[in-house]
Amino acid sequence: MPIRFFNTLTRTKEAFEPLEEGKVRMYTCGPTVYNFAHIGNLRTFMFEDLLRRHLKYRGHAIHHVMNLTDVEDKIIRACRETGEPLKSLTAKYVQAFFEDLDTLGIERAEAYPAATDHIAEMVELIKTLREKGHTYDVDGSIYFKLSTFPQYGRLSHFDMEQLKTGASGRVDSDEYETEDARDFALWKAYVEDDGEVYWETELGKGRPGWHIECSCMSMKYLGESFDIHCGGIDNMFPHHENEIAQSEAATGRPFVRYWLHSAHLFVENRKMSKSLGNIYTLRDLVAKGHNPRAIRWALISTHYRQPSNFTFEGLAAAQEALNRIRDFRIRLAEIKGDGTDLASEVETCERAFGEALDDDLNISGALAAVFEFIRDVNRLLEKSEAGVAGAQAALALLDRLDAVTGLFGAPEPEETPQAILDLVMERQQARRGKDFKRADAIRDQLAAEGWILEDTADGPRVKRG
RNA sequence: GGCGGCAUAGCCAAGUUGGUAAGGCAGAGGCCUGCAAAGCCUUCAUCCCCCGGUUCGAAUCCGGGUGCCGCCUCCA
Repeated sequence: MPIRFFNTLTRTKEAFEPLEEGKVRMYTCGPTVYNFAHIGNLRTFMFEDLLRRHLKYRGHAIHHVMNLTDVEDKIIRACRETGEPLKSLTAKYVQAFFEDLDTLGIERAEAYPAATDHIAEMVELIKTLREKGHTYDVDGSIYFKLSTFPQYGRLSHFDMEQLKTGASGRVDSDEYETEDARDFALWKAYVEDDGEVYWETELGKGRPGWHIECSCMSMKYLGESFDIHCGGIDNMFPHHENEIAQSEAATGRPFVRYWLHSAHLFVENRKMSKSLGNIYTLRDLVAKGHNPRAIRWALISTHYRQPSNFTFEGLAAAQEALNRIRDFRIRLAEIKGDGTDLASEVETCERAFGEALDDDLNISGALAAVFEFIRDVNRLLEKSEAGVAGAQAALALLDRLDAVTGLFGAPEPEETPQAILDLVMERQQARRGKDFKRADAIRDQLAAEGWILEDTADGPRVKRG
């Protein structure tokens, strides 16, 4: 079975075949660095991480580019309001962005080009569009003339006529200085509100429009045609539609083969909004004591095209699921002696896992395969039928699947403090003396300090609660 | 007004070339244990928003209806 993705362009699942066999070129719309990323942003980055990891798992070499939007209306407004220069403002949030990626265990892309490092390339692209008759100027700004690109709307399946007449009256054409309300800016002429943010170029004094950076940087690093382009569903229109128009009008070649869009994240059944005060950043959640890996689980465990609802109840359930995996790993690591090598269980699990993800990244099916494996192996462990070889095979499997999901790896090793070990020892002595009252009191004390004590056939075991 | 999506157990969530409802969390009973914990076993939707239809058979197809949501304007 080939890998299949739901392509927004065709609205169907299609077998995935990269342009160059064994090598995947993908571009994902990155953060606008004027703020900390919220968990909705991170959900999309998480989906893209799963996508690249699964493609790697299936043996593809990945060339993944994610842009950093570091000049744009909202950033400029933030500069104006805070008095902070553009560069220092964006540098701060670029750093925060990478910290968040690390916290969640999101793999790094191969390149993170920043818009402000590519002004010259954008100017060239706009010049090309101008030479080919796709632009017009108004007061020093340059616009893309949509009427020269009749294929517009193919991705979002909007009809040009509808866009013109529709919009429920919310588009007031008087606000626009364009010839047609649908036309968008490639280059914005300098205005006083832009402050220090401008470039003196052949196109005049000003700054690039938002859409041009993605056309420019994706084609620079991945070629005029490449395999996959991702982003949040809200970017489908107009951003990605505009990217297609700019790129294909300039090159005359098909821009992107597979478009993948992720659905939005809700918080406790509500859309995130400032007025509801439910815009969570990763840092908020970590500061409240939530385990980053549980957050990762919560954000990744709903299929990417399905709207997902982030709740604290769900986060707790994610932590429980993670605990089950952790305990399974502990149990495997303690196995001694001979027994089955678990070859058939490992094979069954890995096949089901892989096939689920091959089917448009069906994460639910993949997770189910792992839990079925855990139950099957625990059953054998219960009957003492698994041996060291089997345990090693099972742990190796979890490590392989962890490379795809970042959910099944060994937790950070944690030293048990000597004081805790002393208490465990003292309890053992109490138990040997049948002083169960004392033993239970010590166990309660350990629990109060966050340590769970379990008595096993091989003696006591302590772990973090 | 136009375009599009979703509705499956207490919660989360798979499942459409139709064939008799994955998995996780929570809950109940049991085994194990000094007692626990972990693990295992059993149990937890005669039914998949509602009403019709097609079919030997539909959560999956068709028609109608209800509810929720998104996009059409910056937005992951």
